[in-house]
Amino acid sequence: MSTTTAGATRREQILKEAARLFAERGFHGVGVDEIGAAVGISGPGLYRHFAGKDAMLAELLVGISEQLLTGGKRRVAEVEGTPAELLDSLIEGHIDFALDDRPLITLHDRELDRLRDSDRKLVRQLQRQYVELWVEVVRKVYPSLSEADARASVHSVFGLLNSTPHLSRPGALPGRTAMAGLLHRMALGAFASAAS
Amino acid sequence: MSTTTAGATRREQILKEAARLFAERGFHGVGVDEIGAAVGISGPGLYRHFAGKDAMLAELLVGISEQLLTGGKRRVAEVEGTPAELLDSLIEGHIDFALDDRPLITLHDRELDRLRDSDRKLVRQLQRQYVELWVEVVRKVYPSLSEADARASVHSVFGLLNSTPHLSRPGALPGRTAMAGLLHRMALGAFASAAS
DNA sequence: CCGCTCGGTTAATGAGCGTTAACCCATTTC
DNA sequence: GAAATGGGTTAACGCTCATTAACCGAGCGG
Repeated sequence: MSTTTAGATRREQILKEAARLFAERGFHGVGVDEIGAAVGISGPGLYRHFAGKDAMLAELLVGISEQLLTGGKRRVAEVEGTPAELLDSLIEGHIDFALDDRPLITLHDRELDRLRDSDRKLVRQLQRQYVELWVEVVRKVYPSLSEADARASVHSVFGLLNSTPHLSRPGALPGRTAMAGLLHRMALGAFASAAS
Repeated sequence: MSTTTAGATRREQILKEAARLFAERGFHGVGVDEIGAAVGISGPGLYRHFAGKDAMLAELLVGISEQLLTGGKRRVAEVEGTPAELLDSLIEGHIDFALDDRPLITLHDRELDRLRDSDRKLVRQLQRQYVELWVEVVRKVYPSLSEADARASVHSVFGLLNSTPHLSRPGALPGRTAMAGLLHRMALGAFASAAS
């Protein structure tokens, strides 16, 4: 048994491919046979690793939400400096995630409703905590912002940062680091202008 | 026959409800019986008005893209003033659309791949024209922006403006006019910061 | 009043797909 | 070296669901 050995266990491999496929064609749009084929096994072999198709989606969405939240919490705890620097750090973390895990980011706000009630509630709660974490920081940087405006602006900046997956065109856009810089600047500018 | 009479023909009624349902649960997630039920007829009665489920989605997506593009073109043609004022007008138009037709905006970037090849190509082309229209205006306002950066920033601002549908919470956010103002300011700020 | 078309209805069809059953081989464990 | 177990396989089941068939009543033009 090599389950706990190292990097890419079969389970993780499946999750990765499932994420990609779900993001490309939607949860209902991709069959279990396709997911199997993507990892070299076929069809029902997946059931040795997951209880069902729903379970894969659930694990993906819960995983993303947890990763985002713990990453944010870590930054809040570790960054010592002005609130503005903390906000910088949050933005940077979110951009890294959006650029490196596009499929997951896409899933994150597209397929939430396909979850069982309990899972959906869990994911929603994690998402809400993540938003609130940002809201607090934003309000420290821009005290003039009302709570409602701060929350709305955070959602909007998420929309901005998460927009990268939609850019599928090959050459016509900046490279990874340039893109990260651009997104960072735009997010900061958006927050600054939100507090008119 | 009252097809060309006035406002809410049965066809339009169906399209409206279909848009809502597709946005809520995804194209594959909603059955044809549900759509029928939403307008008071049941199941296959829809086939007196549409060739099939796909045709409804196609008509919706093509309609949105056309509406956005022609609205943008109209503004470009009508607005006389500085490029900055034109950009203001484009932003305002897009915000109105995002706030008033949430389901359509959601569909617009979620369900594109479920279309027949020809329809998808058409929608993509319309979307591209709309983006290019913005890119030109943005570059006039901020000549320092490279074409690639301008395009990326336009996509990102679309992400920002289209983020409203995700805000389903009832009380915790600003009212319609306040929200419009906030989004407008943020979009402008984002563009300004994109041109560092 | 006949007949056509418009907009419905319910029942049947047929494909796709998630899931389960039954079976199998390789590797490890005692 | 037998037995258990992990990770596959293919075939079958059953349900959902888009689409089609067959039928029907209401207006309306002639």
